[in-house]
Amino acid sequence: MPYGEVLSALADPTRRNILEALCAGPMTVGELAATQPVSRPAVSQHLKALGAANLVSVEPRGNRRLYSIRRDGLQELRWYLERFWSDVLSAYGAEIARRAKPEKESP
Amino acid sequence: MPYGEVLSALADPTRRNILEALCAGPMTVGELAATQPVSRPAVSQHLKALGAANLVSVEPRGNRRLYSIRRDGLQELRWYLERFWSDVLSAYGAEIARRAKPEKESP
DNA sequence: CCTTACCGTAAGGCATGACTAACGGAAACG
DNA sequence: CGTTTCCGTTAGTCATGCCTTACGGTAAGG
Repeated sequence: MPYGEVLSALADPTRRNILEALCAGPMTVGELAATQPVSRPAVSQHLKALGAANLVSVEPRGNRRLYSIRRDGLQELRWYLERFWSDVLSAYGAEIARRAKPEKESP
Repeated sequence: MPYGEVLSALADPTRRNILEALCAGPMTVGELAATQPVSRPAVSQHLKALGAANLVSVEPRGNRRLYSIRRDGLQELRWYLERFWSDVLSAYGAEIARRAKPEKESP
């Protein structure tokens, strides 16, 4: 269940901010940390979690490391949510039908 | 940012199980706890968190309390993810364009 | 009434997580 | 080379989260 890691990663506000900051384009850890109210090692750890969830990717650029958004994690979560959504909808349909004709329940 | 609470609520596996169990129809806390490997008070606390995220709703039925799935929380998260998704896509487009013609950057 | 069933809440323990400060390694730069 | 920059990792602290046990309160049932 890869969407579990994605949900855990997205549950943290700082990680969401980092991800949204990466929407502007690939950035180094230093640039990324400058946009956040936490220290650089904290950003580094968050990036590790985001990478484990397939939400970011790294590319060493000489001395620095360039982080970019990766669609895989989000895609995974989207699929899970869509499946969940249709399950909920069908559950609602079944519930309406159950409430509409309860004669079958107590003959 | 209501999706924050939704993400935090969905980050816990037990809460996801509870929610998926509720797809089969409204259930009481006792029935719900019987499907989970944790105690009944634990389920009660999880239901509190799910309610705060607009993922479940309660309806007192005499002695017991009937919990049902609520679409609002999921809808909220879906919207957030879709907006995020399009942002990521446009960021990719901008990045491709940036990589295609870097002449403007260093004249 | 008294009992039983069902449930929410409080208190406490235990694990997990987020953050900082400090260290160490690798690349660029003189 | 020595230095500086950039970064990941570690150790340690502090807060948060999840769980259980125990308690109190309300509704049904004899």
